[in-house]
Amino acid sequence: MEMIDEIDLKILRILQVDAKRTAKEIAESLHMTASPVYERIKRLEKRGFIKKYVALLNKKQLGKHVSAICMVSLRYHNEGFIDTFEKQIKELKEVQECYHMAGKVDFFLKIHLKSLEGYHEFVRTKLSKIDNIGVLESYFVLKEISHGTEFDI
Amino acid sequence: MEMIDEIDLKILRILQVDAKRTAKEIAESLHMTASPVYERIKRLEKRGFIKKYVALLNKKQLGKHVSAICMVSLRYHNEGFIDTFEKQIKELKEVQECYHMAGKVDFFLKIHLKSLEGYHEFVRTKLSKIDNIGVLESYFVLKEISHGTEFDI
DNA sequence: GATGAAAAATCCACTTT
DNA sequence: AAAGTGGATTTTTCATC
Repeated sequence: MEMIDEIDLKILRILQVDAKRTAKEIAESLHMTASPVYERIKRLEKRGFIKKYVALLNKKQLGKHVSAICMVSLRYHNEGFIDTFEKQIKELKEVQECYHMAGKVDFFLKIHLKSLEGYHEFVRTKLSKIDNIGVLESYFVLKEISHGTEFDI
Repeated sequence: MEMIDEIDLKILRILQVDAKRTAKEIAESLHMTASPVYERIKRLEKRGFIKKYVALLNKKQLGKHVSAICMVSLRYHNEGFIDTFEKQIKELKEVQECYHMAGKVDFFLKIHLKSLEGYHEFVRTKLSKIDNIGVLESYFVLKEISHGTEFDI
């Protein structure tokens, strides 16, 4: 796989902030014409640098008033138990993100729900059904200081 | 502000997974024509349900091999100290996300860097310069089980 | 990387239901 | 009030230089 150059990086920096910018607009800000920029974008997509394009929604407006970060430690750590846990977590649509961590905590989960009561119900009826969970600690988001999807490239 | 209907929700569900779907394609899957779908999308943008469109990049391919979640507790919790901390954190481009939490930990940070050594440097030269930090605990991501941007709507 | 042209999508005014 | 029609404009896409 060949390397990426500074022009590609500039294109990526623009698109990860605003995917609606057209090849033509990007070309202008780079003092180029639309075609090479278009070809570069297609190449960046094909080579996997751009994974996908998504719309970011306003979660408050859509009724998700509570965000929580949940730290989970498993009781048993055999391969099978970890795989099972991962599969079960992926089924839960409330869990937007899940990371397997190094250290005394096994997993971090980011969860969005409509209310604290909804969170209670979620833990009661779904998380608690996953029976290999040893320790479960919930932290609630008071304020999102920053929550971008961009990387510093 | 008026309510959103089931058609709007369907449009949002599609766009938060794939923002490149055209109004025409979405219209087909909803058994409509392009115009009303187009108008609905514009309205959803205008009313703020859609915040923005972004390209999601492949961080590994772009050299971000280490992700960490950092738990920070402040030493002093006066209004001024918290505001200052928030401002200082926002300046750090390595910090992709930062949440002010309820509970014994004040902030969660999500940080991406190119290596463990880079993380060491980041903590040494940047985080440690923020002098109201009382406790700092770092957890490293071993595996991303799921890391979507979608909400369950 | 640029040019130019065909195909497709966006965008908007207008009509219909 | 919301969906359809049609058409001008812009963008995407691709062949060629």
